[in-house]
Amino acid sequence: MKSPAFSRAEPDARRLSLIEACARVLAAAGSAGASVRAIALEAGVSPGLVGHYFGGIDALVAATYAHVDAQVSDALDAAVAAAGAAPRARLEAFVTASFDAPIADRALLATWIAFWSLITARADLARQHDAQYAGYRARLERLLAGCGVPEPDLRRAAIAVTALVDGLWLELCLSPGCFSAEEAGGIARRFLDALISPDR
Amino acid sequence: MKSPAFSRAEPDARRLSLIEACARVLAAAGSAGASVRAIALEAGVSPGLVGHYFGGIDALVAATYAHVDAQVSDALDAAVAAAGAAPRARLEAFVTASFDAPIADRALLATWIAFWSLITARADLARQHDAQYAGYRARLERLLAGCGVPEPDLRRAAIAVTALVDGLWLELCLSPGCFSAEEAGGIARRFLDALISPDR
DNA sequence: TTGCCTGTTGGACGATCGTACAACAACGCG
DNA sequence: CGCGTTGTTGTACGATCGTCCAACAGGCAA
Repeated sequence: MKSPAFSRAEPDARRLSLIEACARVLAAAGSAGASVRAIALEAGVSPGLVGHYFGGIDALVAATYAHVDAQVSDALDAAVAAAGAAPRARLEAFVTASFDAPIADRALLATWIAFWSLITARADLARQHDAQYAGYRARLERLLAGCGVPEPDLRRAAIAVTALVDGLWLELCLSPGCFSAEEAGGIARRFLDALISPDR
Repeated sequence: MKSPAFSRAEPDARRLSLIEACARVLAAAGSAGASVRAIALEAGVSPGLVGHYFGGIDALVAATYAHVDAQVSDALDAAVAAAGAAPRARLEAFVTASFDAPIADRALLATWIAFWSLITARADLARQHDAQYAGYRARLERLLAGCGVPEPDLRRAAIAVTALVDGLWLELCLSPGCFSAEEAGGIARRFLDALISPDR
């Protein structure tokens, strides 16, 4: 009547559980507390599995970052899809979704910061960041184009909106009491007004 | 004729040299590489001095963050002072100074990231961040008021400008090849135009 | 049921971490 | 010039880090 000492899992499922445990540990203890042992304990597995599936702790953090980025992308897609067909509504949904759950979240921020702290020392991770940032901006450019932003201004507009949203999102996560998600959304909406209005 | 084994220094001078060495190590090796030994080696002193002056590595990182923040404040003040008396020019100088040396700098970013990664786990450092952020925003509010932004809009405008500047600064440091300081300055100037123009 | 395959365990290993402290030496004072 | 103060050194210490790997056992095929 004794319970099994462990159970096997699909490789992808096991990888995912380790990634999610990594994100939880990063959120709870910060970058310094995210050790192989702490993550394995959180996932309920042996420390050796981290090496078996990812080869090292840095690769696990990078995978966690990629996974979290995919989650953000999915949440943004869902917000855009729920906004209907009007281009402006879709753009606004894309932008303001960053200020609510599940994107404005301490666990996400902790993962982001942990990844940023690795970029300084590792060029390959810098390339991963560049690729993910480029993907975000490309999607924003499409939405802006749909709202009538002319092609020559597209690049600058996308950089500007990305920066504003990132800055608001960052401060919203770092000190949630400073301003509210509604305030952030209002600021972003006004910025889009100025960007899209037919003057100039 | 042998050289002295070591030389004494003013406590403040020694503290400063350790802080500067900490910033250099953070920039070169990232958050994970900033150990007591590495910092002491960079500063050319014994590892024991870190404990003697700061009591621990976390306090040294916090002091480095505070010092770097003061450097940024000084650079911003200098930029504003050099801009003359016109309110709009002063505001613009304050904003665009973030995109050039010495503010747009990998060493600064590395210090910021290392500090952010500690905030998750330590409430006292979160308060230090809130205080420094509030100081930045208060100065920005004064400059915006000088440009005619009405008092009820002041808070929102300052939050918006801070977010935009932070987002541009962050991406400029993380991947310098993505866009230039001139582009960032142009984006920020247009944003100020929209914010200050008498319409609405 | 039996036996093989392999996902999983858990501890060993050397390296490195932050901290503490006794010994040392530079500098100022008498 | 000699002495005391104290800034500074260098190391020892225990803890914890990432990695590695031999042994174990769950699950499937025969």
